Order: sequence, then C-alpha cells, then structure tokens
Amino acid sequence: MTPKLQDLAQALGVSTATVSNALSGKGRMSADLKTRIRDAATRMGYAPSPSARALRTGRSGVIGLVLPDIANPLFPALAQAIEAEAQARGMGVLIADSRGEPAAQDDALHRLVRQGADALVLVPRRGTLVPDLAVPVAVIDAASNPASRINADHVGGGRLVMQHLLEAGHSDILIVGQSRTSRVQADRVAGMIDALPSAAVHWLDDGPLPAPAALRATALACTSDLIALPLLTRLAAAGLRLPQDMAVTGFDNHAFAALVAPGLTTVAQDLPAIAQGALDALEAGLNGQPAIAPRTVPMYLIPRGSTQTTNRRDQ
Amino acid sequence: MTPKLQDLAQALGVSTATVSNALSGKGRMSADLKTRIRDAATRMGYAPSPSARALRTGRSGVIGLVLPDIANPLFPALAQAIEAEAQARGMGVLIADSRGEPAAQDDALHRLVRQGADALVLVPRRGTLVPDLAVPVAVIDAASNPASRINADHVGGGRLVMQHLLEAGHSDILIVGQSRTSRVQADRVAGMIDALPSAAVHWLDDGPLPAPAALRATALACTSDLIALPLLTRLAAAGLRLPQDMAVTGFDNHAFAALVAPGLTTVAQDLPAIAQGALDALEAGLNGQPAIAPRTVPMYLIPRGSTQTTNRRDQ
DNA sequence: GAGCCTTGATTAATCGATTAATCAGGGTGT
DNA sequence: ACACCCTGATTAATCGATTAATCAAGGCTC
Repeated sequence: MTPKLQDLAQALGVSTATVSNALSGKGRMSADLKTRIRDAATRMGYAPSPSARALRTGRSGVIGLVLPDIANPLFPALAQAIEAEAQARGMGVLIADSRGEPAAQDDALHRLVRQGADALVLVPRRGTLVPDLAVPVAVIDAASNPASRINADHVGGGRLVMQHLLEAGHSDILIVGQSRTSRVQADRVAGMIDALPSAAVHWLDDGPLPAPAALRATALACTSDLIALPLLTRLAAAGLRLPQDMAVTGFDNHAFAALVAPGLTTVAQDLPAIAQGALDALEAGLNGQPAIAPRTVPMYLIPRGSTQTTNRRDQ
Repeated sequence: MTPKLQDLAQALGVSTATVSNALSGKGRMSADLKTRIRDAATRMGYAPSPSARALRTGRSGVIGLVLPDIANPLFPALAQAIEAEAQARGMGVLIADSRGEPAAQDDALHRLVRQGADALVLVPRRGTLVPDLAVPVAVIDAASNPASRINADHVGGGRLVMQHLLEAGHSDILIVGQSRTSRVQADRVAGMIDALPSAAVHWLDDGPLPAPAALRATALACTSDLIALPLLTRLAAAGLRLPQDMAVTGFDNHAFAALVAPGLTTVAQDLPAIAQGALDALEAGLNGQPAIAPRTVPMYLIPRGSTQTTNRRDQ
C-alpha cells in the first residue's frame, strides 16, 4: 500500500510530527531536514490520507454540485467550469442530479453533505426553496431569485440580443419563450422588452408557434437555443433563408449552436466567472467571513450566421 | 454542530460501541435497546462522519468519474446514468475532466485517488493508456479497446443503422465519419459495412463533404449526431426534403436529435446498463473478487423522421 | 558560571466511528 | 453447589494526519 506518515518518519528516523511540519511548512525546523523529508516524500510516493486529514481538520476539500438535470445540455458546460475552478483551488467536485421531483433536490443536497462535502453549489430547480444546511451554499440562478449568490445578467443578455437585432435593421421582432414561470426566461424577456418595448412575446406553454409563413416578424428572439433549434430546421424546410428572410437568436450557446448551418447567434454566460464567483462565495463562507453580496456577471453575445451574413465560415 | 456517536451514547447512557452496533445491526443486543437507540438517532438527526468512517473502514463510498470532456454533449447522459446507479448503491460520484492534453487524463485519475475515491470509472481519451493505480478502474470504451471493461456494441449499432436503411429501401448509402482513429467510430463503420459491404465511406478528417447536390446517395449514415446535425441544416437549406430526398442517421441520441424537425434517427447506448456494468465491475474489484469478463451491451435504434415518414409528430 | 532565550525537534492528545477482545451476570446442566 | 454457557453490553485499540504543549541543547548576556 501507499506509505503513510509514519513510514516516512521511520525511514528518516524522525517523528511523524516533524514530517508533517516539513510537508506543510509549519513549525520550525532546519532547512536541511526539511528538504530531506520532502525529497523522501516524493521519492516514496507519499500521499496524505484524505479521510485522516479530513477527520482531523474538518475539511474534506470536496464541494458538492447539484444540478437540476445533468443530461440537459445547459449544465455540463457549467459543471465543467466549476470543476476547473475547483481543481485550480485544489478541491474536488461531487455531483448530484436533482432530476425528477423537486424533493429530490433537498435529498441531493443532504446526501452530498452526508458524503462529506464542505460546501455546495446549487443550480435550483425552479420553484424550490433552499433548505437550511450545515454548510455554505452558493446558489446560481437568475438575479430575480433573492437566494441567488451569483448569476449571469440575463436581463442584460436580453438587451444585448435586442440591440443586436435592432442594429441589423429589424423592427418586427417576436420574442419566443418556453415558460413564463422560469425566472431565467422571464429575466431575459424583460431585458429584451426593455430594449424594444414594442416587441411581441409568444410563450410556447400557451400554444405552439404559428406556421413559419404566417409569422409577421423578421426576427425571432428565443429565450433558449433549445427553442431556436426546432425553429431553425422548420424555417429551412419552409424555404425561408437565414438571415435574409428571417433572423433567429437563442440563448446559452449550446454545443449545437455553432454546428448548425448557418450558425445560431446566441448569448453566452461567462461560465468561468460564474464558477469563480460561486467558489469565492463558498470559501468566504467556509472561512467564516461575512456573506458576499450577490454578484451578477455580464453575458456576451456571440454573433453567427443566423442574424448576419459574414464572409468567414461559421464552422 | 451535528451530533456524534458519543453524544448519542451519553444521551442514552450507553457506550458508543453499543450505539454503533445498534445502527449497523452488528453484534448482540436487546431488541428494545436497539430500537431505542435508532429512534434517538433519527430524532437527534445523527449522521455518521464520512471521514471518520472512511478512515476506519478504508472505504469512502465515493467513486471517481473521468470524462474526456464534460461539455461534450455525449457524456452528460452517461454521467447521469452513473450518478444514478452510484446513488442507488449508496455511493457518491467525484467528477474530473481530462480536457486538454492526454496527460491530463493521468492527472485526473491520480487526483481522484488522492481525493479519496475508492474506485474509478474512465471514459478514455483515445490513444491513451490506463496507468496502474491502487484502486479498481472500469474503462468504458469500444470493444476494440482491450482495456475496456464495459462497452456498447458499436459494431452491432452500425448493423442496426444499415438494416434500418436497407429496409427503408435505400441502397446507395454514404457512411460519414469524423476520424478513422476513433475506435468507437471505426467499430460503428465496421458494423455498417458488415451489413452493407458496398457502402462508401467518407472521413471528414480527409476533407469536407461535397455539396448536397453533388452527393450520389439517397442516405447518409453518420457515425455521430454531431456530424449529422450540420448536414441536416445544409440539406434543408439546399432544398432537399428529409426523408424523401435524403435520409440521414446519427449515433448517440444527443439531446438535439429529438428537437430538430424532422427528428434525427439515431442509435442510442443503453446507458443504465452500462453504468450498472461499470459499477458491478468496480464492486467486484473492491471486494477482491476476480475481474469480471468485459461486457458488451446492445445498442438500440431510435427511428425518427429523418429516415421515415410517420403520422405521429416527432416532438 | 548562573540564568535565559532560541532553535529544532518530540510527545501526546485529538478528530469520530468501528470492532476485536473482554466482562458481568443470569440461567442450565449434572 | 460447581462449572459452564449464553446474552447483552463495555473497554480499549485502531485508522492516519494534525498540532498544541513540551523538552533538550546550544548560545547569550551580565
């Protein structure tokens, strides 16, 4: 098996405390001995036992991540960003899926705590409350959710889309949303309408979109790429050309947005910044510092062929 | 803070050993005392410390999952399946992304072990070797990778696609693959050719596909939905109707395959079965049982509008 | 040369749960 | 009545790392 602190100590003829101090840099000791110990540690392939360290220090170095639906293509990119940021801070990421009933979200949160997570990142299923937990929780959601600690500026993202379409010369713009009960989508629509109060809104929950030919608009501003994708193929099948006959925009920069032809103009979240903000909040909580004020991160527009003709190929 | 074993013991006037035995069901004790202890445990909200238990038992109850690229839409569904299966077995899942250099894969594996994973599930980046580790590793890949412990029957999946297209009356079929160095894609192509030896193959690594009008085929059999998606939109833009003028199939049943119109016929992996097989292999390894023989799980075809006209709507 | 500070290292307690070894005491068998 | 066994519980060691408290020895000052 992998050597433990005592094996190292014995091999060097010193005490385990000295070895521990040498590796952590704490305490006083001769520089010579310190390097001797460190060399031996790497030579023997020493790695501290995570459970022993966690037991003693009270920190496992692992954070929990609760997503509403791992398979939903929106979240993997976020998971990746959080994993990267956590890794950079020397932490691991335990995942959990709150798929199914909202009660599963509470289960997932508690389960992660039971499994030793020091802190949690939660992307809440909508309409759920965050339970009281013994560990810090960073909620990533729309700014309109007061529990949210860190969020993309969905309202600003909506404005970006509309400004982009207005600059492209559109004035008859139809906003297409999935569900008005989604805070994120509501924020996005609010931003869009803020930039163009005359825009009409169609919620797919209230009924399907009219046939492409019957649409009295020159641009469709969707609150999600997932909404835009079926429209893209339907419009193409109906013989409408993008962007000349109809412009389309989405949200979230899903993987396929760059793959379709023409590419789908969309608005992306600054996921690294969000991950960083979330972990900042968690570390503050872990260190007993006062709660950080909620942070809102700007979104950015990714223009592609669905709204503008370019000379370079869109992938 | 959350109560510990000793708090429970004190509250009940018994020893910690008795409490531990009552909760685990081991040892001898009066039925009365056992229920009294268990009641008190739930009433006081007792939860065992994961690190203490892990330190003593040598098991953390956490497995590591290494994916080549979390953001690649192929993997989240697998991650979800593994998370679900792990949860059902009372285990947690630590994720890691081997994004970037293949060396990152080794790093990720070692990092997860350092973080306390009892065992690992690895979806290998192609062309990489699996390092020797102190814990069991289940490799999920193509059957043509001898290191693979559990894999979908990509060859059989290829046959399914071709049989489906042949039954639909196609004979001029062009197989479209991304890269011949991918084991998974090579297996899929092999299965396709097995079912229709006369089929032509175009590797996108060797050059882009000719313009839609120049294609002398009535069906495009892609080795991945990601390859099929841009084709779908290009074909539509070129005025070709699916499936009448051209049939298209993909692989992997990505989230968007059901969203495009018409839906994309594709072949899916039985992810729950794969997750189950992977965890079976790991548990066998953890219990010191002999290694399970590699398992191959059948794939299944999901027919959609891109190959056949139906009366029901494809979402 | 006696007292004191500094340096460099050790001792031993601690984190919380698990578990093998042990023990007290009532009931049985002969 | 004596030895024996079984039941129901306790004692104490253990997992491996961290860290406060302690100690030995050498160097200084006056």
